[in-house]
Amino acid sequence: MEKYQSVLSHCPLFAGIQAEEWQSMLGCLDAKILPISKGEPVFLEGDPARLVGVVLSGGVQVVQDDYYGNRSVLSILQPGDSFGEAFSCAGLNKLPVSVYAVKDGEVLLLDCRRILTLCSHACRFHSLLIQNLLQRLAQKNLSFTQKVRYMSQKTTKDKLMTYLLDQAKQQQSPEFVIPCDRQTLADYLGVERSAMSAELGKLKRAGWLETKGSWFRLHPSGPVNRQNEEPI
Amino acid sequence: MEKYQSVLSHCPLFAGIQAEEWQSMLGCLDAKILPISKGEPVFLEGDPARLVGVVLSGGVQVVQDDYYGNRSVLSILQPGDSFGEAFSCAGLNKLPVSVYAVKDGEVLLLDCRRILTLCSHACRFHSLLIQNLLQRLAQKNLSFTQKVRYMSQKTTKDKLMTYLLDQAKQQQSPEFVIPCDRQTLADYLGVERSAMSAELGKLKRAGWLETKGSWFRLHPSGPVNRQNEEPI
DNA sequence: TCTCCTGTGTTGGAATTCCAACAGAAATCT
DNA sequence: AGATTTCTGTTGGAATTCCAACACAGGAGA
Repeated sequence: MEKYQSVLSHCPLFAGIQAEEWQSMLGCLDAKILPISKGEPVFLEGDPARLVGVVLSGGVQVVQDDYYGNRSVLSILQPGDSFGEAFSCAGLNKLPVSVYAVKDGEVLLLDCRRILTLCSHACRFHSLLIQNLLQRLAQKNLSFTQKVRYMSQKTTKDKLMTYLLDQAKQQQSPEFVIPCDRQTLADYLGVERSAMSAELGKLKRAGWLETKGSWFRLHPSGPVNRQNEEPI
Repeated sequence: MEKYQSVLSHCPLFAGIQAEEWQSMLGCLDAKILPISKGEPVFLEGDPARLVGVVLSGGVQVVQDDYYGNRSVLSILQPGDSFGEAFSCAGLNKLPVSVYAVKDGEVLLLDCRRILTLCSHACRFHSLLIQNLLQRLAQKNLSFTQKVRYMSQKTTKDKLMTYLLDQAKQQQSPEFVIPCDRQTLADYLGVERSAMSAELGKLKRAGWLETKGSWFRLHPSGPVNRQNEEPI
């Protein structure tokens, strides 16, 4: 369990919990560790909505798939992030979304009712956990507000640029790495991957940004025409 | 204050609070009543994100406007609904959204910090309020999940039908009333009003639904060709 | 009753997206 | 290293949306 201390200590859900309390806390919450492997589901739509997950290593994404197989990515989660709180706290029986691993790793599974219900030991961390949970739910609302802002833009280019500018602001640098590949980004923004790729190509050629894989550098003050050479 | 008892008693944020506690609770929370009039802002983007609002009468909508004046409706709120919790609980300084009245009425304004911080009187209702707040934040997450699902549909028709089917399910009847006009619905679903109207017309003519103003009746089992008369 | 105003439906051309298909680059596996 | 698979960018025609403009209905108010 010690190998996860650095992750857990930076996890917003456990903020303020002392190192020596973890052992008893995780026991009290009936925490389980689940290995996850790339591409495999962690939760599937329709599963009971009782568990809360915390990404320990690797990465997961929360998705909604429709009849036609179109995938909508709701959130992209990295180590320290938690998922599923909203559904269990709202008292849903079944999950309306699925969660898939996008990278091998491990998640911590907790029973949400053990967080909300004070246990017989009246553990000190319960009220702290509830405060953190509240904070985390508010934070998730903000994430959705942002996502909706991206999706509300009219064109693919506007959705993309609104997202990238937000990323630059969040990471406090015009140079940054996004947490996903092109397909996932497209599914998150609600656009066609190929159309998005085309827009990226245009923006690149026009000198507004550079990108390679998940790395980006924006030139928000204006195009740098370094790459603007003769088109073939 | 008595005239709002029926609203307050059904407000999820105040669930479980006894009638005789309201007076002292509202005092302790430093609650204020604000009259609102149709079309006027309640909060504006950039305002301090400290207050939580509860709709007492009338209605409000939470919106994001962009540079070009395109409006995105985040949520449509009716008496008993609360707004702004997420931003204050997440500790934002400034509101990233605006709130407008869509109908004359009144809202109750509370200081969120007074809910989260236990007061010196150790009022009984504090822990209850925090529980309710948590529940409400989780519920809002669900609302966003639904909204994203509508917006993720490919076509205007799919967005519209996904929304209407959800409404029918929520109101447990194929016949229901939506809480807004066409323009607001379009801004909520992220589509053009005129395109949406056109789709509504097609669906009506094909016998999939009937509608008049905010009233709808779905025929999910298949078209009823009552109205399918000779096109002019 | 008449007028004004708001809300809704309709239309047509311009702009954008969707979709399928393909090619090259990059990563992974053996 | 070589083979295989995944990821990314590109392209072109079909489908859809966007936008502005207009017509009409119904309600509010004079």
